[in-house]
Amino acid sequence: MEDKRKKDLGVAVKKNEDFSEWYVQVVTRAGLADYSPVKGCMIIKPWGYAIWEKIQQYLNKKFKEKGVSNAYFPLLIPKSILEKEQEHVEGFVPEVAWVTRGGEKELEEPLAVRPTSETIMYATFSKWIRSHRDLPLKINQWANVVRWETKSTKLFLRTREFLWQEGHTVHETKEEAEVMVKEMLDTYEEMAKDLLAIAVIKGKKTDSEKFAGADYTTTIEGIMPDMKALQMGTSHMLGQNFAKAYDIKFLSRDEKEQYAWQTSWGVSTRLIGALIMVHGDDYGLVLPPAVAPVQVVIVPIWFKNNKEEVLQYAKEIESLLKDKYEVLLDDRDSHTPGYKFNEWELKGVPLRIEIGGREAESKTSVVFRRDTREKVTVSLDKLQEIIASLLTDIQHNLYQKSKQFLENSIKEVKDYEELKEIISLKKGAVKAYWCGEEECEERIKEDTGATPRIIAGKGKGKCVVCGQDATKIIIYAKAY
RNA sequence: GGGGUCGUAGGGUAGCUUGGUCCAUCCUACGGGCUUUGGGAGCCUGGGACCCCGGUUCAAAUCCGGGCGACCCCA
Repeated sequence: MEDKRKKDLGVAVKKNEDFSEWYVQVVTRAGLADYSPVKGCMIIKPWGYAIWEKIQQYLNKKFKEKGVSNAYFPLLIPKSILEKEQEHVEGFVPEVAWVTRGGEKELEEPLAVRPTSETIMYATFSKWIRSHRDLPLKINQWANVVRWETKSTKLFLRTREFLWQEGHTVHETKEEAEVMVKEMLDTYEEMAKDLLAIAVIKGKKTDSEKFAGADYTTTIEGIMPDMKALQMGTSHMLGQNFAKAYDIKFLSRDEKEQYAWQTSWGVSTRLIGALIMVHGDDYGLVLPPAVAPVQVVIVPIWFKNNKEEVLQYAKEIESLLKDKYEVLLDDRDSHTPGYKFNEWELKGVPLRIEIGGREAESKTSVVFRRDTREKVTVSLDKLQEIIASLLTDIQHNLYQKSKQFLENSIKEVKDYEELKEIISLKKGAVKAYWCGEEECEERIKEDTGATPRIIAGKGKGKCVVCGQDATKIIIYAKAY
């Protein structure tokens, strides 16, 4: 039994026994991604990229609804442009990769490979914007960015190059920009729920964790099974910081020259890492139907004497479903049904329909659901209805499990000792009061490695570190 | 940033301590053929590897130095 798992198909370790190894195996064996010759740069394989495309489709629709247009800005940013906003520079320069030569010649001015595109975009926006009539400006781009990580890298979660979308908006007023920041964060939360079936915590970051150059940063974060937090999306209020550095000014309705208010927001291929960790099991990936590139796979099971008949019935079922769902009829003759079962389970396809002589005869089919691994026999006239309800149920079930896990893993603590114990024993993330002093944040980081993930709320209490009066409630966890 | 483990075919490994028996072991995957298909089929047959650079030596997968890469733990 066990040696089967050493083959290419299957995961050789259990999720709760060796989580890191399990993760690597799911990523590589389910065909999501692979290592490349350059440290920290990953190859996204078709199955992984198909998931990314589902995320793109979902978000593009949402962006359009909010009046956001896609555009594309260059990969390379002149040093002088990158370095205009002081805080931003300090935050990003330690991990910028530079192009210093073109062919045989040293460049006169080094070019940064974008770590994010605020600078190049805003240098351009300043030329586009003259009047309040040019506002709001809402631009998104799908792109790759490079951040030269020196720490260890991990497929999807921390890579030197990754794919993302970055939205950048410019507004007349502070209020309007703040609404935008909130709307985008809400959109990300919705996406996590409706598409990825992942429950997240949502809120503002502390100053020590905010985006370099922003007034403040909001975020959605998930708690992974190893109790580390994963930042899954951010939405930044940039205030007028960049507008001042890049000279984005406009004539307002009352004919005064003003600096514009800006936001930026993004999610990356990291989301795929979250999907894997949150839903995967000992058999491999488990995909929520909404984000699955294939929602229903049909596996025919034929013998020499009934191949035509079985295949014909399988095609009938395929045509019954393919208008509404992503359906794949796996009619490869090179693999046995058992092989296909295992392969599609590894890849996380939500539903499998098994069609053999028996089903063709009786006009039924066997439907297997990936999340619970249960099988039911369904008659042909009920099939569409059952498929619809199963897909809905799987999406719902996965989200509920994620929500339950999130709720259970956030622990309110009485004192600092308990905080240290929970973090060090990986029993959860910690919810506690904070006085607002960076010293206390720093102390937690030094003692436990945990950092403040979000400001979860307000109230009256005592700081878990120093015991002083505190009004902010923070969720602390180690982070990816 | 610090510490540890490791690198042999697409994947997993044996060999390394004590250099020669290794034009490198086995399983799996892959090509061809026959046959099979209700949970990873079988038989026959074929092709495929010592991370890179340098050193020691008559001789290096094995020893030494450097590099690159992966994984784990800690910060």
